[in-house]
Amino acid sequence: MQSKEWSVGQVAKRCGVKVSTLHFYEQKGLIHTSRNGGNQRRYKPDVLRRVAVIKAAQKMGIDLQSIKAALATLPNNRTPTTQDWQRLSAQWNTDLNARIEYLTRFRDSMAGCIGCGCLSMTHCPIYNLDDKLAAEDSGAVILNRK
Amino acid sequence: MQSKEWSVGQVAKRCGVKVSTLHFYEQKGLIHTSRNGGNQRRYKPDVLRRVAVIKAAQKMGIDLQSIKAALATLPNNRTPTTQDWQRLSAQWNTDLNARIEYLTRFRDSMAGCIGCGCLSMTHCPIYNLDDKLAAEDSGAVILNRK
DNA sequence: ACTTTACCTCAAGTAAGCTTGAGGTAGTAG
DNA sequence: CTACTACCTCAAGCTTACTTGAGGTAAAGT
Repeated sequence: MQSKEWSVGQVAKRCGVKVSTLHFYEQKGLIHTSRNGGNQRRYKPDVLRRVAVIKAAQKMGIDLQSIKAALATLPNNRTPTTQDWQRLSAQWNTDLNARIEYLTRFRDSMAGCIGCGCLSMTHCPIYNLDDKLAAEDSGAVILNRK
Repeated sequence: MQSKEWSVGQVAKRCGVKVSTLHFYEQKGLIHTSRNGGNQRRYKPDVLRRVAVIKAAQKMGIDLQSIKAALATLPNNRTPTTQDWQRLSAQWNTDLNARIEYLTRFRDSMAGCIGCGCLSMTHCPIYNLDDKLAAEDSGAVILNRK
């Protein structure tokens, strides 16, 4: 295990993703890499955390574009610090809370709604949850709701 | 507004979906319909609720295949009763609780994880949330986690 | 009757998030 | 030096959940 640079295969193995996924993320601008003399990718160690964060965010239900946008707030002139990463996770924490609240309200409305005669697009609380939330919260733009 | 049968356009309008979506759901076996003399679709009123339920379930993050499976538990020889629908929503309520719990745990782990040095695939709580949940809950198979 | 609107089918297109394959080069173990 | 494995690029393919378009028929309005 060298401490300086990683090949794409090594990164893939460490991150639990396929090589093709790393190619794909690179093409989409989510990760970056340099090349060695033979045109092979050589990664700096912080790519491991980047990929881990991408995967974590995906589990939250955030799409790649939004993840890319969030990652773009990291400094590009230096290796991100622990604080940089924590700022990111704090942002997502807000989104996650919103998502949890959304699902919670959904659950609380559902029992009454699905079984009842309420099918009105304009009155049913389930149909109108999105609007309610949109009217209520101001930040948390990154989270796209299902 | 007639009380017996609906054309595809009327259903689409009432449900807030496109005609093509209804065609699509029919093709996928999520809804059913009969035809009139001119081969045009004529829907029974309960299709409105079906579509509403499909949309509601999708908002929860359930995919069409699972929704189809759940809808398949409804009686096909008679119009579903309120109780039939409530059984369905109770099922999903379980799933929804699991999903909420998942995201809650995720949120609680995240702050510590993303910022920390923890990148281990075998130790990081975020990486292993799925397994934990799989080991813990027994039912709730319909929900597919992100 | 005539025109417009709604509907029909089937094929193809779209977006996200990857994976697979072809054809060829680089790095490494013996 | 020779295998063999890893890597490279680019194009095409896959899944989900639909949408769009072409070419044609049915129903509804006047």
